[in-house]
Amino acid sequence: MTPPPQAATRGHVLVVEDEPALRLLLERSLHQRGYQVSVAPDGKKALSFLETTRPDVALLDWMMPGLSGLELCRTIRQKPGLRDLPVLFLTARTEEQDVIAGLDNGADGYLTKPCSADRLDARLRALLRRTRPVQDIITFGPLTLEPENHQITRSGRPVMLGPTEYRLLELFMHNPRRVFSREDLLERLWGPNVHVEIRTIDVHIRRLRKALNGAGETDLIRTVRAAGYALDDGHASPAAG
Amino acid sequence: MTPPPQAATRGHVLVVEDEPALRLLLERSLHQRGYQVSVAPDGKKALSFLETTRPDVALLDWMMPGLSGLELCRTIRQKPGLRDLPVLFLTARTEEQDVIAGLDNGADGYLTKPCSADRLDARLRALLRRTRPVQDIITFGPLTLEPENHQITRSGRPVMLGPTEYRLLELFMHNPRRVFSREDLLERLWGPNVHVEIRTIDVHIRRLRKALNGAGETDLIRTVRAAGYALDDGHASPAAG
DNA sequence: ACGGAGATGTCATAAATATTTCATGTCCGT
DNA sequence: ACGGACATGAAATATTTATGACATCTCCGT
Repeated sequence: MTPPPQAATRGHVLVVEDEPALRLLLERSLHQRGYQVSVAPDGKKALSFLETTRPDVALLDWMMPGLSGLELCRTIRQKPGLRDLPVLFLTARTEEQDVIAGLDNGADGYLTKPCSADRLDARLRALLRRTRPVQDIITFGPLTLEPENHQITRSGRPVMLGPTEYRLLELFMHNPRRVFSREDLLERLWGPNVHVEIRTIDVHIRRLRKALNGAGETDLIRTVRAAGYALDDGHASPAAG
Repeated sequence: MTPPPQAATRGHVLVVEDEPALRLLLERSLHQRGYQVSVAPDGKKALSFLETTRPDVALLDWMMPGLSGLELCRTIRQKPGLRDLPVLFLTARTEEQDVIAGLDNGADGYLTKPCSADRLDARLRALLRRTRPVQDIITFGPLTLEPENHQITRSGRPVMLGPTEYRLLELFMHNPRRVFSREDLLERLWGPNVHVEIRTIDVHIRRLRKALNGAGETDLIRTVRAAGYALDDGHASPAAG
């Protein structure tokens, strides 16, 4: 049998789309399929988002009020740090002609809407496979996380995680020792307005622990009562009475 | 007369809410969690407040008599000096659809009410993370408190505390040497309307001491007879008032 | 369309820890 | 020595977490 088909997080997509309904649809659809999704209603918001965050790919609506997709793309191509960000356009079929111009301006491809989630997914996958930047391998104690392969190892042994647990660990490893409240985790893993029972976090933490801690190994997840959880190596013995 | 009880504020929040009960609830809840809170009953008042003061984030009710939250937000976005003020909406679940439009008008997010204080807190924290620096490590004598990691050490050794003792020490470390009466402590750790035996404080102080003071170490908690307790290094003169 | 595999979100329940209250013993200042 | 204020240990409660089992759902190959 072949090792891990690992259907984990597949990349961070920024969706820039002015029409609320479609935006929501795209967000849901992509999130459903395991992408981390950020959305912006217009080019301006998108740019300010890109100031602080670097997604793996941007999905731009072609026609937008204000800064159009084309302009946004051009702007992106001018920013030194963003030059390599893959850009995919969403266009109406009638605009297909114009898009040729878009490709000249640095886009990496386009899709005509409406388009199936499958098609979009396939396109993104292809794009990400080709252009996803090489990210540094993160380590913490015996843990190693290779963003590129979505591969995690503990003391050399591969660790299999589901998508959610992967993102959880990823967040932890980017912020070692930091305590995240359950609310924080909900916010950062599920998004701002997703309603999920707060205790569901416990379950994912348990799954993460189970996968991470082999027999006899120390628990790398620290429970901070009344506060949350953190990735931590040395647990001291309790001193309280 | 009474010196201002002061711990480091986590940020300045402007709450704009027309319903008095909810407004008060929000104000208390946020204040309790360490935010500096300003309130306004309507959009007009809010704007005039913003003429002179610049909070870190605005929390707007969606439906309000007079200037609605949406209009207020739009107005804010038009004022040069306020353009960057993060705006968060409070909406009823039934209004959720409309809010998508709100996001197009410059909001940074929304919360559906009723929503737990925890959730609100998490949301605010996420917003403020962008504009406010990470919390600093506090030290006092041999003590170190890292809010980020929920970690306390004395002379390098980790100190394990329960939730209440942690908050107690946190308060003390924000106000070194200051004497807190038991009533003060009850008010600030338990909240305004909680009935707990006043002597319970003693028990928590004892546990804090026990955890803090290893064998042979000096007691860092000073008992001020008939007055309360304070965090204090052992060398302070016993001269009392 | 059908069935299996993998993921997720929820619960109910067991386990672990914390918090409060008490009953008593100590210490302090007068 | 006395009265009031503190310190302490232990028991009774209350809260918070950890777990195992499920019911759904989505994805995929047939």
